[in-house]
Amino acid sequence: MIEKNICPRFESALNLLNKRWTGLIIFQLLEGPQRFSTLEASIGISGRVLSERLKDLEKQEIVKRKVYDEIPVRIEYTLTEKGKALEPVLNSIQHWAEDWVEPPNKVIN
Amino acid sequence: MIEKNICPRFESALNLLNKRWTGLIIFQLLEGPQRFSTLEASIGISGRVLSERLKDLEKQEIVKRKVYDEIPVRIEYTLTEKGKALEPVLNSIQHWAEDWVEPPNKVIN
DNA sequence: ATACTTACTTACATAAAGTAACTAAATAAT
DNA sequence: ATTATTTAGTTACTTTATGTAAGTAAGTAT
Repeated sequence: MIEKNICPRFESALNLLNKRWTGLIIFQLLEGPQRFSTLEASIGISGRVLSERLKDLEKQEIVKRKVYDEIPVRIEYTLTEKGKALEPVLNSIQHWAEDWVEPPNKVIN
Repeated sequence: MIEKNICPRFESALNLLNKRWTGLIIFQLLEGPQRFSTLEASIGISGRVLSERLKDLEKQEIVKRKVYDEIPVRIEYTLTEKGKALEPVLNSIQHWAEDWVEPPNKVIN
């Protein structure tokens, strides 16, 4: 009989990226701190789900929520070290996409 | 006004991985061809969704379905070149997981 | 004849995501 | 002064995705 033999840490990492939007949120935040509404508009996610995801990412210590006590208050989301460490992952996805997505428009060599 | 400025190829690559199970299916297939029931058991996915995902991955030319005309017939799923090219992506996720998931059990240096 | 395996599919239930409207505090426009 | 707009969300409701369980067709094993 065959059973699960997948490393649970790897699985949990995959579960992160396989939630819709998470990859894009991290990708955007790699470019620097962003506000809620900027993220919402730039990745085309609904406020409802963005709010949900950010809370989730905060809980996992991938994203940090910073409140700037200005008037009006400004809230910015940034990546933690753990979050920034995902850059190579996103880069490798980007690299694969360049090589393999939409090959009809790509001339090889 | 802020608008979407994300590379559509990158987005489509992310959409691949952010469907539940896709990452695990590819990860398993990186170890070699597998049959339906083996995949089902080893990653703990339901037949319904596995069937759906495999069709999807076939359409995207990431997975190939091979029918061996034995008695009884044997069907194996393998990765195409495009699929195998995802290995570095899965590796980078694994690497990140080793460094950052469950740090309580990891002593740094 | 009955039970089991493989590679699925179908029907139905639950969970996740999308949509739209709403809130509260502040600012800007009429 | 009243109305509109922005920000950072929340709430209620709908649609889509996933899970669960049972069924199927062809073959094997007992």
